[in-house]
Amino acid sequence: MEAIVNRSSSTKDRILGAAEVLFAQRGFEGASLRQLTAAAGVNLAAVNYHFGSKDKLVEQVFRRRLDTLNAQRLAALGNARESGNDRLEDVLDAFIRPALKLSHEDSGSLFMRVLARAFAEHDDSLRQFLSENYGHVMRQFTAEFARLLPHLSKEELYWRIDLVTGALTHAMSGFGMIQRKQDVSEGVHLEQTIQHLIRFAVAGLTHP
Amino acid sequence: MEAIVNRSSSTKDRILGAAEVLFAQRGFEGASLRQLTAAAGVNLAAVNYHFGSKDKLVEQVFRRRLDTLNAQRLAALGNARESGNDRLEDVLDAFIRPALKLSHEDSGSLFMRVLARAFAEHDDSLRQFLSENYGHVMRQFTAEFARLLPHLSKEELYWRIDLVTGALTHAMSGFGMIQRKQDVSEGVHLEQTIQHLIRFAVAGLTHP
DNA sequence: CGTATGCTCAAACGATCGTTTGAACGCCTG
DNA sequence: CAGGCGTTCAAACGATCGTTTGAGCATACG
Repeated sequence: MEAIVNRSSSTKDRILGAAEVLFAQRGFEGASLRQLTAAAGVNLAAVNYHFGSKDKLVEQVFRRRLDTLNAQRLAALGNARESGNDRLEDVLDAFIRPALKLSHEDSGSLFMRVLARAFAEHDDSLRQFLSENYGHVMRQFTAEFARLLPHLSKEELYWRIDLVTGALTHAMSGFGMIQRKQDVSEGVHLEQTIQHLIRFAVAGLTHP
Repeated sequence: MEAIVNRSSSTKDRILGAAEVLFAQRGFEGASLRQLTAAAGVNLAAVNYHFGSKDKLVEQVFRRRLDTLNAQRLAALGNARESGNDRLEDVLDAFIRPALKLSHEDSGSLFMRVLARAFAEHDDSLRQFLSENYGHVMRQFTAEFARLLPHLSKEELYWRIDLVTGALTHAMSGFGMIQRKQDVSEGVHLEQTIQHLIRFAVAGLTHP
């Protein structure tokens, strides 16, 4: 396998980059450390030296992206509340925009695939890791939705959030037929996509 | 590993049943033939004898459920068109009801997890198999949606179908927090869930 | 200069993977 | 009863997995 990452970056970063690509393509079990280290252009033993084990590497792949992603989400939610722009659209924007911006970066879309895989694989230790480290973000947004949709029962609200989450996960990981249009700039396309998802989510959350 | 299936059924059926369970729990690569045959209470070599290979077994696991599921979907769609009940709600009912009925059967919900995994794993041969064998169903429903939502551009329509599909896949595979209520009968719960999903899908597809 | 320290390397470890093999089994048919 | 056939069985195959090892290398510090 050919090296696919920048030779000038550090060994740790090259491993993380190659891991993100291969985990997205072949899954956590499907991507072997031999494929991974070959793609990163490092020695096989480097993963266990720098990360301890393959499982720890998986966690670091998530941490590298999710730490900043969820910090941005909470910051955007805080800004919305402070400035009084805390309609449903604004809360959804705070949730969706950071994720979509990431997925439009160089290899960010691959990470979204990795994240979708983590949903599909009901691996308990991985779910526990995600819940422990980032569960408070989802809880905070859920509380905000409950405040903005007071007429919905708790059960009804969970239903709708669950469906919206599924739609966003599915869309952002690029499963479907949606392709980026050729004749618009990156910034315009990103903004159009965000408005698309927000309008869809609003419709799903607010319908009678 | 303990046997988890009815000892009285045939070897082939016992393998298919155990495969569905283990593929849902551990994924296609994560479930080994040794775990699988042990759970089915059959010899290790039985899989290769009856199915040829592990990949062929995966295909048969899909076939056993999807053949009848998609036949029911097309039949329901045909009935709706004949009887004139072909509003958006009716088309969605034809699509959703057979899947939800399956997911409420004994081990049908496990199959829905398997199906969601197939979405997440971007395995080309598996996607090709599903597209070749069941792509015409999705195409027929898409055409029906296009007829009922003529004001939407093709791009817009695909967007919305994609989001709705993601929501349904996510919900039916039981990823989220949704649990069945204890105090209602099975039939009532099924009907409530169907109406839930249909209303959500209608809102997402028709919003301005 | 001598020697720690951090890192990389080839090689090997035991375990587990999907698959194949050839003998043994149960059962029906002639 | 004899023989063919479909099926099951324990055992082994080579390949690949994650991980460990110990030597070798470079750089920094006394």
